[in-house]
Amino acid sequence: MGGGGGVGLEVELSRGAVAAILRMAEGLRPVLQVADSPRLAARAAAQRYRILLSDSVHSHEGVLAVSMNHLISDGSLRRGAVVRVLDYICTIVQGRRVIVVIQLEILRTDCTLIGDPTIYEATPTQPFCVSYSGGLGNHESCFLPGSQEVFGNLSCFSDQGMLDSSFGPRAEHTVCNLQYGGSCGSVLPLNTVDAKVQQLSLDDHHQNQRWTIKARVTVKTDLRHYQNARGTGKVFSFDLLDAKGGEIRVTCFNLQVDRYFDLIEVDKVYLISRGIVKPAHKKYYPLNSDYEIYADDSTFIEVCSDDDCSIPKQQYAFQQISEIENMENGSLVDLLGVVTLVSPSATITRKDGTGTQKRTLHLKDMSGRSVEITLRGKFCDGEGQVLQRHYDSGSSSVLAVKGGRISDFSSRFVVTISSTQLKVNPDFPDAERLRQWYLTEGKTAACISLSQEMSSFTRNHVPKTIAQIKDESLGQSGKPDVITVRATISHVNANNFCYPACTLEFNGKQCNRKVTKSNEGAWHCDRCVLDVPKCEYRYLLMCQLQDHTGVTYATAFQEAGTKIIGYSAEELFNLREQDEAKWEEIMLQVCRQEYLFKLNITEENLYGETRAKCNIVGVEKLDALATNHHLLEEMETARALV
DNA sequence: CCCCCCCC
Repeated sequence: MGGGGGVGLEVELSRGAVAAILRMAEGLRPVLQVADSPRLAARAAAQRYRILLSDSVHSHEGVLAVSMNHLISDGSLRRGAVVRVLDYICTIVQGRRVIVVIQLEILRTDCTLIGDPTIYEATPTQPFCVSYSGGLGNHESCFLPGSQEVFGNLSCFSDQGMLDSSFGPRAEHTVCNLQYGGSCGSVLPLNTVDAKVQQLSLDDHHQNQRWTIKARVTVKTDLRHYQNARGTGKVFSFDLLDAKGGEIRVTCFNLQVDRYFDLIEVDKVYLISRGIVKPAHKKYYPLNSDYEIYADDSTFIEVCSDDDCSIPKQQYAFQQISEIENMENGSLVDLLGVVTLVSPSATITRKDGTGTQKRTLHLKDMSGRSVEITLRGKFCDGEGQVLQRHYDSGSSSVLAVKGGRISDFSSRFVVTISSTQLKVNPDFPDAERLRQWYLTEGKTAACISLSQEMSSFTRNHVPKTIAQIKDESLGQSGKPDVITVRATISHVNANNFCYPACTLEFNGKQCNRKVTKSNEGAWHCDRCVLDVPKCEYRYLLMCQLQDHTGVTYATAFQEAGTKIIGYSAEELFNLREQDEAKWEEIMLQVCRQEYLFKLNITEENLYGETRAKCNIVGVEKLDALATNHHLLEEMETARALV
């Protein structure tokens, strides 16, 4: 690949980008084998995701062809430059070649020459872990008079330097396992707390532990009373952070509550010894230890007389928002971002019928992405209200989220759970840096929301052409196929774009079955066996999709229909009654658009003949993306040149 | 030994 005069660049791609490329290459089999691009395959296998990209014009072999014309022609890149991929799109051209268009952040333009490309050896990546202390961080170890042993002095990160590398080329796909593992990438051999506790739990079943933790309390729960089969009780817990980044939770019940609840204050440093050490239930444990401590009669906690300023107040392992799509659903994440939108608090009803509060924010960071954050419960009226006030007054807040939970609905978002911590306008350097970035450039910079962007939309996607739906008998293997196609809408069944739907509740959801006019001007639902005075018009939009390989029919229901048309079905229904010309215009506009569709293909029996039935379960307008980051324009140029 | 993460 990239022979002769092609401009070779070493580029680190995010895991998502490489996965997408490999999937596209898969789709090309047997025309092209993945092995045709040994470098790509090798890197991916080594989990390094570092590949060589070449200018498409000069590339005649291999899977990849990359358009970097603009960068090269304007002289901003030279051979050997170091760049980071901010965004990318992939497409298949002429049914056999994958084009990847990437949006690069140029980190260095004047690196030493790469020379002939060589395959990289996998080396550990550095995690993006940063801790912030209120004071100056000196790293003196502290031995305590009277305690047999002090532990909890091992760092998750080697001292300084991390801050600078935090937005460097490697940060984009670093994962810091602070939340789940005792170790942090491969930088940290062992966490002290873990190491010691592990030893203790192995050879000391009698709680005559000889350990003392010197640590700062980062968070403390309210006192809670409970009642269960064993009777009643009270409980509270607090989290500890030591000078080297070790974290562990201490839980106190009943008598221990009486002894320690008032003593424990957030931000204070304590010496803690003796107690029951148990493996933590990692699923709900946001700290980096594998263990937690239960205070018992032998536990001893005292305030440390000297506030050890080498222990930070809180420790974060910030991830870039752009990385969220690559992280596991349900995992916990720390984020630092500017709040760009605050929506009012709303009451939602849980499945069991009880009510609760939610409030959504948009958070944007220097990766150029934004993500929706859902605040729940106490956060709605607490930090949520503060953020709302700032937002209403036009000031931009920086928000640090510790331990937010990654969730998936129609796209990735982050939700607070009870152990999540929020800090509005935190006073550490990165927060100030972020604010400055936002005020000078970030505010106006093109921003791709995780809920809009293609890479999120196409997460785990299988890109196909329309011809492949028939050729490969998609949907007919007994289970549905989910694919993405890039196509225009060549025709819509405009006259029957919607149907009257039942608004009653059925199985905890809106019924949505088609209703028919009953005698008294009411609507009747056959499923609910009831008459209702009002119906709701919902989309059932038959679309003819077309790409360069053929046409197919696909149905868009409410969500996809709204996205395609830009009006709700109700609005469009009313519009047709009031202004038919306008309605017609809207319907016609749809047909010039190019979209990326996510199709769910199942089998359908029609007149004794089985055929594919396509439902549009996701849709992205492609010109919106183009105005965002010009990638598609690049794509067109590249297509034309191939 | 307690919560165990919610809504579209």
